[in-house]
Amino acid sequence: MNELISIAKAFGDPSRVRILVALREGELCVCELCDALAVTQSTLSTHLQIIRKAGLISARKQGKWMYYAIAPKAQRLVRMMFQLFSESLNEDATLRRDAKKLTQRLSMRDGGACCVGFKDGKTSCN
Amino acid sequence: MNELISIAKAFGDPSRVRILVALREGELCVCELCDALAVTQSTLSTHLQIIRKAGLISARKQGKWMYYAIAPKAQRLVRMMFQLFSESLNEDATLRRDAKKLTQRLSMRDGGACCVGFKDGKTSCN
DNA sequence: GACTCATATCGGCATATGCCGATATGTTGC
DNA sequence: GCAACATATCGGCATATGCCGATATGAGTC
Repeated sequence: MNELISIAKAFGDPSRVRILVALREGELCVCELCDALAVTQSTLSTHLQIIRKAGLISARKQGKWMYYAIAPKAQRLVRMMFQLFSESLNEDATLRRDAKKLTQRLSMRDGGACCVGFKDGKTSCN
Repeated sequence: MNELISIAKAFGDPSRVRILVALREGELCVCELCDALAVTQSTLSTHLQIIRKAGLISARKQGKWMYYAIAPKAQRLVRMMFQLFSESLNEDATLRRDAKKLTQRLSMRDGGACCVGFKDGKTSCN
């Protein structure tokens, strides 16, 4: 039953749910998530490893950035879970705030890639 | 998102999954569960409260016994979850052992009720 | 190769969780 | 009311978990 338990644990923490919800928007790099959720980079990274080990997300390295996304195999499950709790999730203040911040952040992408287009070359995390 | 999280937490612990799996057999009283899962009565009771607060199980008092069952509203969800992980659950040694012990224990029921029919009036828990 | 940046991992701390034995609550039957 | 039983709750302990700042790793750039 370990599979069920590790996946349930992945969903059993607010920060991790926020991450998974954000990733529904599509592939995101760590600094974008960091920005959107206003969470420390180390905390975020730890959560990402937990969700990853549960098999819910996949990681892709491109240059110095890591892009995380809902794992293909987990798409159905994740979508199902969020649909089951859509009411509770849609009215959640934190999730709404996250979504807002995320769209802001995503609008700064350049050519669909993260962390470029800043005049001073700085991202808001780190 | 609290609803999702408390439900995910309910599924995120082996003892609690074992309880929920056992309850698929139908309504059970605490001493039957105690017996089937070989868990301390206090531990079991605590887990039951957690699952109950998550809304997954309902409690019914009959005489001095408490009967727990999958809550009507949660039936669909629970069934769905277990179906999604049926492979992983079917081959789980602990869950199999539990099932075996539970059928044994249930065969001692008298008139569909728990904790009766023992010559010495003793149950195996407590 | 030194520097910069993005991410992962480590160490330490505070809190949460799971387990147990002991005790409290509540019910039944005398 | 009291004794017996089923269940819930409490207190204490060991471990797990979440958070952070600091450091390590690894990629890109000059």
